[in-house]
Amino acid sequence: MNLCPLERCGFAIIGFVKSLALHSWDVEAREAVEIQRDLASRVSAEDGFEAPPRYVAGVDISPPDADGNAVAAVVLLELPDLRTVEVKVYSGKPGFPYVPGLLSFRESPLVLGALERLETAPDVILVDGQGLAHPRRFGIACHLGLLTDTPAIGCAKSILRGRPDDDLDSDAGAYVHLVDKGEVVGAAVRTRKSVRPVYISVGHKISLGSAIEWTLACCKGYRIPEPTRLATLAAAGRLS
DNA sequence: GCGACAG
DNA sequence: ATCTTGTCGC
Repeated sequence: MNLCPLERCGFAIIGFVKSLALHSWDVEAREAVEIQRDLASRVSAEDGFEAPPRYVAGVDISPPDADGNAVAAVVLLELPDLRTVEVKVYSGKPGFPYVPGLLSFRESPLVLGALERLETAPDVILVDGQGLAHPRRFGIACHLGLLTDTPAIGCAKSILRGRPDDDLDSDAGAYVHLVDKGEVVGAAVRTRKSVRPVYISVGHKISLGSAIEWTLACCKGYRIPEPTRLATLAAAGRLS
């Protein structure tokens, strides 16, 4: 009955979770875990696009204010110059508490609300959180990538799961693998000299190597890549 | 049982 | 995520 707003700007939503995802995940933590286990097998870690992406969307959400309202923001940048093309926000009350490992059930409804306001479909989405570097290999970047059927990269500021493979060189662009239970689940990536690394992992329809490459291509002198950095500012109302 | 724990 | 100054190193 209702048209999926995401379809208007080129997204394809997986039907069986569409109504849940666009509103609130009215589920218990136990069900959420089962949903993750079920959806994890659908994630692709292979490059699903033709060479250099043009439009990169960064998404982030503000902490809830005193009334419990949070703001999700999406900033669309054009590579290679990182020119800002669109800034969209969507606010509401998160319908799920923050639980480590279940972040997407809290944040994805608001983020999707912001994404559906884009007029241009992104070639890749950069997400503030984990992708495969997650206990069930299904972090929020996988979740958003799968629901929008768009390549997605997890770019977290700290580790949820796994440990770095080795010592990390202090130069910009250096990276080491992030390993969990003997499996490479992501990478610690130095986005600028002598700052703490960010933790990159596959969200959907992209390889780890490409995820690292395009993340670095999105960096402009800050630790946090421009798409998510600007999305954080936009969600806080400090961009435009 | 204990520790670890994206935002 | 938030609360928080100055200080040290690149």
